[in-house]
Amino acid sequence: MKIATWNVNSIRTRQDIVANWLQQNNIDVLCLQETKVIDKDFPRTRFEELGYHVYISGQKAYNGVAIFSLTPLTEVSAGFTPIIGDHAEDFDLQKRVITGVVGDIRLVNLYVPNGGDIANDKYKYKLQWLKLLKEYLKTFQEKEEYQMCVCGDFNIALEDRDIYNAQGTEKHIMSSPTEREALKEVLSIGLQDAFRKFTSETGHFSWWDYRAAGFQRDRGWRIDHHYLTSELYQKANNCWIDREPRKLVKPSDHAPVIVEIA
Amino acid sequence: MKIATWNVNSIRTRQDIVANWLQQNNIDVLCLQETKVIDKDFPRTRFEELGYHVYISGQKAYNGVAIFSLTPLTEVSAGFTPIIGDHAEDFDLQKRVITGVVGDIRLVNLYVPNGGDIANDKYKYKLQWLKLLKEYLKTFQEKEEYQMCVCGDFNIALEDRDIYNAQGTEKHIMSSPTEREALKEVLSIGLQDAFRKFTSETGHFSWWDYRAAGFQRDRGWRIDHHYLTSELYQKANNCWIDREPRKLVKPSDHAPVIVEIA
DNA sequence: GAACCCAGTG
DNA sequence: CACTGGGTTC
Repeated sequence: MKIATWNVNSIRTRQDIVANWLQQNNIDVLCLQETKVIDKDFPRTRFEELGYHVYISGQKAYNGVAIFSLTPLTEVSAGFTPIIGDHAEDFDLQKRVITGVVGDIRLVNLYVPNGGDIANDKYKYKLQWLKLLKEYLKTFQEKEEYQMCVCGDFNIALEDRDIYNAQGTEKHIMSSPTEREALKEVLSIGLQDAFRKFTSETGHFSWWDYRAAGFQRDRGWRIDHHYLTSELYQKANNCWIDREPRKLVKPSDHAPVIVEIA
Repeated sequence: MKIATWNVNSIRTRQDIVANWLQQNNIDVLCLQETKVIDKDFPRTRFEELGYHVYISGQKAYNGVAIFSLTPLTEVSAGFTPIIGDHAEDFDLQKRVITGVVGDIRLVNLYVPNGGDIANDKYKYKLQWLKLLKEYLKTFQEKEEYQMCVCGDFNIALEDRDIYNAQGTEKHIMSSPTEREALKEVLSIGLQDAFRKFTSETGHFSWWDYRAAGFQRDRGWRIDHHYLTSELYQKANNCWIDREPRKLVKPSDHAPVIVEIA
């Protein structure tokens, strides 16, 4: 079973690229971020025609997440609130979380806030959001028996080997110590990085800035992840980044990442 | 000698279409309107590489005119003011006029104001502008011996046969009686419509609205013209509209019009 | 319907 | 650099 995650930076702009990619790769589940569209305008039939069940939680212009799955999902919900209650309401104004169950896997698809820069109010928002995320995931663990696959665009490179150049990481958004700690705190509930089960060296990235020819010069960051609970981590066969769609004309700035489960 | 006029609705968006068209047609002079770009950002080298001398008068976002010529132009100027003086200054804030001399022809390239609708202040502006245009053209006639070719997007269909459907022309911008009279007043200095020397019937248009499938249904207007002084009018061999570029993807809403002079 | 600008986000 | 939406023009 192949579960992919891909920040598409607008599903309407990228629908040809995504549809072609799905037809060329045997993907069971695709988790999308930054769909940037309200639900009524999501090009859902385009993907249903390819055999996928489509689950979406979008808003206008920003954020937005979706899951495409060949088999129907159960226990689908969007946002923190349905799981942890009303104190998360403010954070659900931005559509960044969608979840459902496939087989014995609780799939959680995330678009973690970027944070702007570390002197920004948005950075505080990111840290608070990660706190809620931990509460959210723990709630699932307490009330369910499913293994978990928590994937998406985390906007965090956990280690220096996840960045093309480790200079200045301390002050840089996506690599500063406080956000790295906040993410480790989330992972402490028992989640492991599927990609690092198979590949230890640097030079593997999932995002390259549009600016300054970032992709051509391979100035990338690995910020899109699959974090798995232990049983699922054991079953993972492979995990890789597909750079091909990043080479096309008008690409997303992110490449899809795929994990294969036995 | 072939002189073409073409409202390209942004030269930056249309540069491939225009360059290909120039390579496939032996055009000596091309008059462009709605270039929509300030002079420093005009893609001038693209057309110089095709052998053209490039003369431009542009502004940001709106209007803008240009002339491409295989032979250099002389006595080039932009706007009314250099010819008729400071009282036209306000009208030169919008870049709608450029002129130069090729051989024995004074070429005048115009982008006449659209006017919005007939109850609009912009309609008054259009009428005042046409008054200045007459003064401008007469000034050339008084101080020069050149024949004149006055061409461009006039935003006026002079007769009902120039419109796909003559219903409601009286109240419609581009065909209302007052603006038609204002244009006839300009032509009264001795200018004749090159296109009508060769073609009398209706069904020949140079502009089709992007909306409501205007081109597919051939709901067009003939608003792009070459007006010639009598000697030049005698020498005109042919005048036609090339609809081909209007069929391409992402076309201008106007088609080029070409006059051939013996 | 399709250009443009501008502001906001990444 | 590239997305979105909102305003404006034709």
